[in-house]
Amino acid sequence: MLSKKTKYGLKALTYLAKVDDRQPVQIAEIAKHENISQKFLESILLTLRRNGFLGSKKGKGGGYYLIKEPKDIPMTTVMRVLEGPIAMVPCVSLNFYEKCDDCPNEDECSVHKLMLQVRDSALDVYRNNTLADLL
Amino acid sequence: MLSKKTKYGLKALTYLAKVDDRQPVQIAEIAKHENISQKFLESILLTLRRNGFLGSKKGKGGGYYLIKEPKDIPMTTVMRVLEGPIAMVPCVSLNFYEKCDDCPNEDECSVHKLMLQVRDSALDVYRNNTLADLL
DNA sequence: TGAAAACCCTATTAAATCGATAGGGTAAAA
DNA sequence: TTTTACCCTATCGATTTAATAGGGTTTTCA
Repeated sequence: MLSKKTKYGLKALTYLAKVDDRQPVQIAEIAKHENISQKFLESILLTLRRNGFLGSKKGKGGGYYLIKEPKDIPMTTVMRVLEGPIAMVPCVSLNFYEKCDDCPNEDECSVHKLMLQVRDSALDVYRNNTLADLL
Repeated sequence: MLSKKTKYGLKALTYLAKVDDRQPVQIAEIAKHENISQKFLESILLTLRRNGFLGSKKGKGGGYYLIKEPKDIPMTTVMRVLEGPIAMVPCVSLNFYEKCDDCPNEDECSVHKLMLQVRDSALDVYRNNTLADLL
């Protein structure tokens, strides 16, 4: 399942991508428009800012804004920051690899074999979609 | 993340597919060989039996056995029975569809758009793999 | 300059899920 | 008729998730 965190994060990015001139948008505005708990969204936007997707401006007239062009934001990076590993099992993860403690031999593991394909196909989708493609 | 239930279920199916003549195999044997908690595996095998993948034989010399040819067991059905929906969000699920309560318009939803592609690519993998392909 | 606006941060919590365990009941085969 | 092995229910601890609470700090503008 996709977490609400990722879902809300994607919606917020989409919303910001549609704003003219990258004007700062208040959290409250995004939360209201996308039906998201404001406090929860706050923490998500913070994560996105810390990871280089968003900039923020404090004080009156402040808010969050995109600091990259939507076409330069691939879904791979968004997903990894918000959702974590793209792979369904750590033993086939590129960025979060971990050996299974129960499995003695990855090369002969049927789960490994299948999940490797699933990872590749998902990766293919994420690599071929930038934020611009979702608008 | 792939649940251990699915992981163990797949491993058990693979194990049973390799057995000659579809001889019944005891739970304990599978559990030991695949490093799975026996009681947990028991419940998984029961699910697989109830869903038409396995047969069982009670009493001495009993156990579980495949009742179909591995090539006739597509991963789509295995995944749906063990893991549930293949889609990452209910609003793009074929077999477990549900409308998002926060999203007013699916056609304009960026998450929907992306997750539809992810679902299709995963589905593609599962449809092109039977149990026989994982041996 | 000071107060309001808006970001920033930590802690807590309710609910759900997961993986595992416990303990027995029941059917079938030797 | 006894053993074997499947069958079933209930429970539990740990973890994660989504949300809430509550306050802080910085910046802007009147």
